[in-house]
Amino acid sequence: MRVSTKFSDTIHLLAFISVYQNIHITSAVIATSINTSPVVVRRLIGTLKEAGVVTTDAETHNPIFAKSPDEITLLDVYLLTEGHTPLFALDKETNPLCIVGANIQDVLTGIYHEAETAALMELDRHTMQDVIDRLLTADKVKKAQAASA
Amino acid sequence: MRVSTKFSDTIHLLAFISVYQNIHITSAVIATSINTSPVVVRRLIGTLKEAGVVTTDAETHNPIFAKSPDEITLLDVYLLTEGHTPLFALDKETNPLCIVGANIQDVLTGIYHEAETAALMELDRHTMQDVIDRLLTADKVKKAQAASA
DNA sequence: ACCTCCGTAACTTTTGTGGTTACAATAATT
DNA sequence: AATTATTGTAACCACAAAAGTTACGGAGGT
Repeated sequence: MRVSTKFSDTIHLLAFISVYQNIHITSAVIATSINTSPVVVRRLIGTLKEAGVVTTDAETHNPIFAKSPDEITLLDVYLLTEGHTPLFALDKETNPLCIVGANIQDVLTGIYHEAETAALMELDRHTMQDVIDRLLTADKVKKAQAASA
Repeated sequence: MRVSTKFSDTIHLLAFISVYQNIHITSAVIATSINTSPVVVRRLIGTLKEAGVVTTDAETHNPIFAKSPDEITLLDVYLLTEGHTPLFALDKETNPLCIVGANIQDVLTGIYHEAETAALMELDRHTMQDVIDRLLTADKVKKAQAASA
């Protein structure tokens, strides 16, 4: 399937509004960075505002964090954007008249839940602040390398 | 777009050929249990044979395990069926002229890899034998409940 | 008043799925 | 040997989820 990039794009968006706080941010500017359309960006921001993660700055009218980037984990973002889609998909139409078909869904539900939880716990270990710090460090490294080349 | 059920269906198929070893198994019979078409089942079996997980029994001509269900983990099955699709999708078209766009892919690649690995390690903890055991237990429980009702 | 931008809705495009049809090759059954 | 059943593939179709596009009323700043 076309894999959803909403999760990645939303993290990108949040990092962007943090890094570029000092400029005038419009949905079009963010869209250029993500390489998508302004409408898509507005939709993502809509979700974030609805969830109380982002608000509008009274002075600049830029979108800004409504709570500290330290307090927003990637799990929070994931649940907002793709939380409705399970990481591992069950086949829900199995034949109930067969030992396997009748019970496989319950068995897999349990195992999938363990695996999914393990992944989501990892996401919860990283905050938006971590992501922003890593971005800025990666940028410094890249610029230093370019200068010494 | 449709969510892939290849992973779940392949586990189902493997459990089926183990549980119903004593009957004549055709792709049509398996398809009835999974509630799909025989061609889809043949495709799944094709992948399993190619990977050396399944072979054809010389006498019954049923598909059978080529190695012990103890030695096949759900991770093995996952990698065969959906291993090419990352659990968390990057957006690969971000703008390289922006601090965020230029570095977000590297940052997220690292974090996603940690999360994905955590999930896959869980899958690796479960073998096909585990799944079969759980199915048979679930079936016994269900039948006992039905009898006492 | 004008311009910019947002929020939303409706529609289109794209593309990974599974399902379907078809058929030659192989094997089992008579 | 002839017949029937089944497999392994290929080609094609239908579906649905996601993103992109178009459009436009409304809010706010100049």
